[in-house]
Amino acid sequence: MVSERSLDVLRVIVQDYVASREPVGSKSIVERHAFGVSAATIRNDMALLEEEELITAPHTSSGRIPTDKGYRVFVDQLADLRPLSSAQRQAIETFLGHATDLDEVLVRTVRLLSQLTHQVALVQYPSLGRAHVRHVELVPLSATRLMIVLITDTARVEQRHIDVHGELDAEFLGEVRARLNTALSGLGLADAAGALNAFVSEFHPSRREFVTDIVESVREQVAANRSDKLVMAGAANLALTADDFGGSIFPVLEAIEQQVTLLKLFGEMEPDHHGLSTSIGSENASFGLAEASVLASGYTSSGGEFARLGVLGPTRMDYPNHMAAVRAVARYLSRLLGED
Amino acid sequence: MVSERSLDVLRVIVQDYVASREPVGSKSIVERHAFGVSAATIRNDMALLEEEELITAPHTSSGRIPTDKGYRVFVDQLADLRPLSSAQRQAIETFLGHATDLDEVLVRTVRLLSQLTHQVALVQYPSLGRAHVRHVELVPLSATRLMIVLITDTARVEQRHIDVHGELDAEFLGEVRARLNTALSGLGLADAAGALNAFVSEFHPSRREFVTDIVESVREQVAANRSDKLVMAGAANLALTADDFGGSIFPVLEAIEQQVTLLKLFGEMEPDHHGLSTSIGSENASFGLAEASVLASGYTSSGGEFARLGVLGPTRMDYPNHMAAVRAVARYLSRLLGED
DNA sequence: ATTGGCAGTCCGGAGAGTTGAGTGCCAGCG
DNA sequence: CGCTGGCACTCAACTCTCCGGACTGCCAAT
Repeated sequence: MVSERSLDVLRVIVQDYVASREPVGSKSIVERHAFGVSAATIRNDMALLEEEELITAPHTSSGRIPTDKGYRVFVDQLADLRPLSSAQRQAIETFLGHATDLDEVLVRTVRLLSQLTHQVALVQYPSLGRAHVRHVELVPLSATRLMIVLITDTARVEQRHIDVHGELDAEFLGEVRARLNTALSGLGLADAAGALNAFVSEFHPSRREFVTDIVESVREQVAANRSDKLVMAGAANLALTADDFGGSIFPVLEAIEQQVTLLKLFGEMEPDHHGLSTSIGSENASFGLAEASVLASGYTSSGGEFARLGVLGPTRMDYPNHMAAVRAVARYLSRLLGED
Repeated sequence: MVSERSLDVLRVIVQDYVASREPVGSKSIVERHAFGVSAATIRNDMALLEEEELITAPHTSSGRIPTDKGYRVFVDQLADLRPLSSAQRQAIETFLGHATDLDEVLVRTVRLLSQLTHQVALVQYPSLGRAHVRHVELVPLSATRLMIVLITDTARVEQRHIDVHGELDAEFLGEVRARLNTALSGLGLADAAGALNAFVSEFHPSRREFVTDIVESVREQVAANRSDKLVMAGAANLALTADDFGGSIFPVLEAIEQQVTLLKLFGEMEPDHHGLSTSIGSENASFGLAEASVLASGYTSSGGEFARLGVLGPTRMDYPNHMAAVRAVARYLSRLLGED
């Protein structure tokens, strides 16, 4: 059984170690914190914590550092999210205040978050969710090449290029465009996919191959989910905390660049009662990020679309502050995107 | 005066140093290369090269390494671009073979280039150049918010959001959309800007404020130049060559993330007779990249649009191979985008 | 349960000695 | 005049040792 005071000791070990980067000894604990007991007593508590594998000693007779399990207990039980400073709150306001479109909002958000935390910040694009088709445009690029643009009412534009069978005929293309818009305009994306099924048969059989090419591309765009895309900022911060990553930040940089790894990780994270998700150190081992932690929060945009944002950094990071920053930014972003 | 053989010595010093990461001594030169002279003679040549500041000794009595000036001479006079291996050529074909749209072509290109060179690869978006307006779409997002989408015939889609003065009126919006398309469709971007000037006055004065909002946004999009955007890949490679960057890759990562620095650098680079531009080490000092080199080549897309692509890496990089790779990829990309 | 004391452990830095790669110079040779 | 072999010299890097300091673990006393 771990006593109340032992957990207090764990808390200060995490705090001091995060702040100083150095193993924490019993003596420095009694010096810097008013525990009202002697160093020997602290040592007894530390022995308990070590037995529970919450802390460990890098070498015999040196201070202790938290284990991943220790960080986990700290985050779950001991960390009070510190409210942001007023300067930070103001930074959020001014940074996200005037934005022109979704792309820019997300870019600004991710920069803001990386500046607040000095870590790598990540924002996932919201899924298309309950968007409705607003307009479909067909643009011939050459004799056999066609660009198809799908515009929805939730400020998204999807584009795709295809090679069509046969020559492009401007007049007929105009007809297809008009009919396509009539058929799809205003439909939710799910309904649009259904409407496309019946669409091809409206045309003369000799034209069907051509129309099918187009419909298939539109169908893909309707089904495409932009939430498989991330915006990222603050990679340079990794260079500053390089020694926390076992020497090489290569795997981390690679994971960031691949995106797919992080998207999977985002997808598997379960939010706690604060709406925050945390994944610490070895919990990320299967993603090749055993020395990193990820803090994430969901956010919503108009239409109830849901996506995630968060920060990634070394296991030894300032959890209370960063969790507060992630939560605050997520809330602000939800408000900004919701009030459209 | 620097003799012929001295330059040969410089060449092998650069080659060996790049390959081994270690200062090159006179003895290892005669061992590994058939110079037909003794080590003492090589030493005399090295003394000459040192006088010309083409090589330097990290400490008294250790091998020599090239100076930035030495690399410059090597690149300008001594490097033969090695043709790519057939495997590499094939990689280009298969990698860029089937691409759906411009965004994806550029993403694939930059990944390809980073894999070929194991450096950071960069591709600049082509400027809008001689594109023509294809379609303008106005999409109401809320009572006072409007999305404006500009589609050109060169496979670009620009979007922007604005807050309009007053309430959105669907019918009137339709009228503006129709008239805008009539006025602009088919015009070159330069002409479109002119046509917009006369556009507002066609409307009833009470509507002008509203129309002006829209026109101003369209004007911005017409004027917007996408060539101020970069695609990037291979940042993880920096971690592998970290010690070539004086310990910290922070400034390099930051420059990559800021983009603007690199765009300025790209803009100032002058191509040599091969169409390749090189900027070596201290030549980049004003960009905070004094320990990095950039190799770039221009490429063109349909309509004669011009942009750059290249790689960024440590000063001590494999110039002949990387220059060949950059040139090959640039040529292939030009062909791919030109034949649309 | 807590404490002071004490012996033991181990890291890390300082200093000294050694090695080895490599240079600079010089006198001699073709 | 260029090239060569030889030789003395330099200096980084490595190893070894030593010592101080920061801790811990344990124990007997409170």
